[in-house]
Amino acid sequence: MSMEKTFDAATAEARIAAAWADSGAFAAGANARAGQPAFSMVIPPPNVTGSLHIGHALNNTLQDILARWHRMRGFDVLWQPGQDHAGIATQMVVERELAKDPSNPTRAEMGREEFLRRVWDWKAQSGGTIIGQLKRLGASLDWSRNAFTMSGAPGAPAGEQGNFHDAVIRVFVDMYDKGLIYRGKRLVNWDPHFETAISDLEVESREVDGQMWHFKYPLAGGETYEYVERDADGNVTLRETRDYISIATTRPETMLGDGAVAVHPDDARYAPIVGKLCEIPVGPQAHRRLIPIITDDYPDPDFGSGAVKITGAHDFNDYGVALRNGIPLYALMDGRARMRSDGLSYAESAAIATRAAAGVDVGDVSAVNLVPEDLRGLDRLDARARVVAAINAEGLAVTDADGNPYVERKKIMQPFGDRSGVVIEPMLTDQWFVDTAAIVQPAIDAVRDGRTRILPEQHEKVYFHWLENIEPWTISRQLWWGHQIPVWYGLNLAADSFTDDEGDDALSPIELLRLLGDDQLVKAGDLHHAAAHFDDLVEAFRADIAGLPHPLQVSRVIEVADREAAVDVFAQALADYNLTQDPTRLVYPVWRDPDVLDTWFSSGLWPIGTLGWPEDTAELRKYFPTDTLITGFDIIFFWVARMMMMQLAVVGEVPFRTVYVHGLVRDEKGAKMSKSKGNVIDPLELIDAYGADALRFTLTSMAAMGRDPKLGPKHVEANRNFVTKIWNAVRFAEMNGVFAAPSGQPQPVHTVNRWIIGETARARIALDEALAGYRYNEAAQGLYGFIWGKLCDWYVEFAKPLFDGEHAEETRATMRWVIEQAITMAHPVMPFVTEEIWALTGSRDRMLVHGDWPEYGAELIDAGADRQMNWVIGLIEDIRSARAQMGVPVGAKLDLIVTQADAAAREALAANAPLIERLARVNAPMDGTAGRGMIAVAAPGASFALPIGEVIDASAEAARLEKSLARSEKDAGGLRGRLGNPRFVENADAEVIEETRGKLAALDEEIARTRAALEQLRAM
RNA sequence: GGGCGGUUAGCUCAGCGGUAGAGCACUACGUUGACAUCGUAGUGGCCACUGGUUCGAUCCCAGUACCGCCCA
Repeated sequence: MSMEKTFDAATAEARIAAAWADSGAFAAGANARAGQPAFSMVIPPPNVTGSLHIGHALNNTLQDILARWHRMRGFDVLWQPGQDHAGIATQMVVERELAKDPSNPTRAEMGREEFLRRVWDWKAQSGGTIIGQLKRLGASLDWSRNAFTMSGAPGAPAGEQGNFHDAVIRVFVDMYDKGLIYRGKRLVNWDPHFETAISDLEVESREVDGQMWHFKYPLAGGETYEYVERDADGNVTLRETRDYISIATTRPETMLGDGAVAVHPDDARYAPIVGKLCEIPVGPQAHRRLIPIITDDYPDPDFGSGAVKITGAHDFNDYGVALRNGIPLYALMDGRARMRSDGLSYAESAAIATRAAAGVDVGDVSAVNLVPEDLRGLDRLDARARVVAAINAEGLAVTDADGNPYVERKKIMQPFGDRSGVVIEPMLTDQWFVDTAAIVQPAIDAVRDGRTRILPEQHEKVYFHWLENIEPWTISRQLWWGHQIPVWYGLNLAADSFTDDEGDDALSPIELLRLLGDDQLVKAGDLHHAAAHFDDLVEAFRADIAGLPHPLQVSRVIEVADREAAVDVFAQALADYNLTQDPTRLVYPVWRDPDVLDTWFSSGLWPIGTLGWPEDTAELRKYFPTDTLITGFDIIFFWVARMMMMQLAVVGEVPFRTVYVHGLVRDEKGAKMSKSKGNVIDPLELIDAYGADALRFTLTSMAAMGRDPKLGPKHVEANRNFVTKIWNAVRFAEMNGVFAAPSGQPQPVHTVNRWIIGETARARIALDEALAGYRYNEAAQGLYGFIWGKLCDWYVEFAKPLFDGEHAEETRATMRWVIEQAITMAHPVMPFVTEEIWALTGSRDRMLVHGDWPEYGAELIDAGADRQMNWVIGLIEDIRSARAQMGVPVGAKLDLIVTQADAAAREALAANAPLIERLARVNAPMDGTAGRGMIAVAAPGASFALPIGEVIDASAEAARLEKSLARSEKDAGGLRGRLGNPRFVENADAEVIEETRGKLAALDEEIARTRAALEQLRAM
């Protein structure tokens, strides 16, 4: 066998990956040793629409290192793979696919069931992209257990029958029953593109160019007041009589829905008019609305005019003010963020709003539509332009010095949907919420008391900060792709619209007609119940109607499509009954909530859901709680905090012991990678160019805790060179018959071999410590330093002469062992090249993926061999350095004259002479004295002279020695100063003092030797 | 505005109480039993600034400046 000059990653990787897959090397429990504990991780599930980006590469490399490391140590390892159904993203992708062919029906045209079938088709075809890509990275996930957050959902095709859906529904129903999930009309972030609510985390704020308009809200009845402005010292800077209050807004169209104007209670400028009414300067003149001027802490007196219009249904801050002050919430927009055209006429609406402003309780205002008829149906931006034009025309804009309407151009923060990219509208809608405040405490406690730790620690602060200020979680989404909310609604017939006049518990024809007439049914409220299946809640609805008059109370509960259908069906049934008096005709129709759950609600159950919960599976018992979660900081709230809350709420245990949060991979300049900047690095391209091992090693070496890796192709190239270096060291060994030597741990006698065995042990100790502490960069640096810096740079070079001598056999055996140890230790980081070397260098009963992780430690370190080899290395380096500085040709072989040496030095010289001769390019050491034409080299316990010829430049040699002397003396001076300080000697640790004395002694010796050499030189 | 970080060699970053390290880049030399995807030697640092704690500070504390990120 002979090895190629370089490792051919492209062909080897595919072959090796196939071998791992075929042998089931990554299956849960593979290579587990009896008695070893379990070690489990769940992959942060990539989106089913996703493809591998550099962040995945980092994330999965770090996990894979832990998985492989534990597997080689005999742990019962499960690294659980899977994907997330990504509600909005997937629905968007499939709709876009459909739209490519104009002959396709739209989503609305094909209907829910058909659309979902198409999504599953798409998933079957394209949903596995990232799995193949993770395999290319070498990720040792147990692919046979691949999970999916929508598995087992109704309509799931063959192959998707897992039970994740059961887990999600079960949890929803449980939490609903415990009152942890509730329905409410609240202001939510509404995505007008997808026409769905989204959670606050799915909104990103961006600074955009905006405009701020300033308008006058005239006081009711033409009232006036003294408006006074003062500077910081209280001096009056402006005093005028006003008949209006000035309001600044970036969204004039929302003025239509204003319910009040608020000022700060301490704002003296407006104190005279608090409690009075003012007029909204928009809408038909005949129906101008009046709204109260109220006080609230929210307005900032220093911002704008200090007075804020309150539009509770369209702004989160205003919403808070409105709730605190009982201001009605008037909705102005529809789901596509156009001005509403439903509900009451403007005239009727304005009348109701006017009553409300006067303090009358007007009840539910959802039918109140304060959009004037001429603006109804307009896009909000068109409406804005019309509103502004009307106000300007009326002269109610605040004007600048030239009399033009005053419009500030300024940067404003605007919310955008992270998926759709459109401006998010705060929208008042009925949604489902998780009462996060009720389940957050256990998640906080678990981290506080250390049951789960978050690394690096600084992220714990972020975690606490977020959890301690947690908002209710909007979990309903107006989408089709997702877990449909398991809630059914029924008409609330017990509402006051329906009364049993006679109190005889029987339905009289009059009562029946009243129920049918006057839109009573349409207006009836809803009841709702949650259950995993429709059949499970029939009883609950029966109980609801049990109090109704006969024979309604015996109606059959049936499921219909929606509320409209329910009204129709119920009315029809009543009509039938009226004709036939046959009570079996009576039905009580219920309909299911059409919305689905937020994808994060399901991925929040990932740890238990992937292990088979709610079934009590063996995997759940063995692998839960999982050990480590590795993830990016960007989803610490989205995912980590929610998993903590949900697992604790559902099964009462933390989902993982350790959360390791890694950074965001940036480009080499430190910029965030983004498509628009064009600086995205494709991990697959890097793998193609340099191999997966090089990429993995690079990412690992950059994974310093709390830092963002900055990655460029240069770095990967450098580490590809490291792969090549390893390969060639092995190639050298192979060419020298190393792998024909006996295997197993050798017991050599030569110091070189004893030394490298100790260095191997040191590397193993450092590596395990680094990995145990999640210090990946240290692990990588340790491997690099050991393999390149010790094994290749020194041991291989030392071995060359030994292969010809009496220690040849033990050297071969030692090199074999050291190389096998090195590739074993490097395997978790660089699995491909190490597996390949493993296969090429012996006939093995197991693949390296199931190799035995070394357990030896400091007992393999031979202090004497260490000392001797470090002396030899130091001497070689000093000779090389002296030669280079004196311009001795590299090829020239010099005599090595020992002018003085103590016993230890003589022993080291004698034992390692061939090594020194070869690496320092000198002849066998011989005793003698320094003379003309020689350069001097000092080593601990010895002095040397190397004749470099008659033409030596004595002044150059003197300069070299002086420079070295100066450096040593400077160092020695520092040490002496420290030791001379009595307070140092009194206070410092004994160890430190001893160490310092030792260093000084060594330096002093070196100084003495160098000085002696210098004197000799001068004497000649 | 609030919170969390960062500032160390030309670049990218380690180190985090005993007066500094790596990789890349750079310079010179080099076909010495694997490796030029390499080897050997070298250049390069008031460890942002100002105070404090300490026998001793790049490291701990406080402040300043600048740069990020997250949340308003």
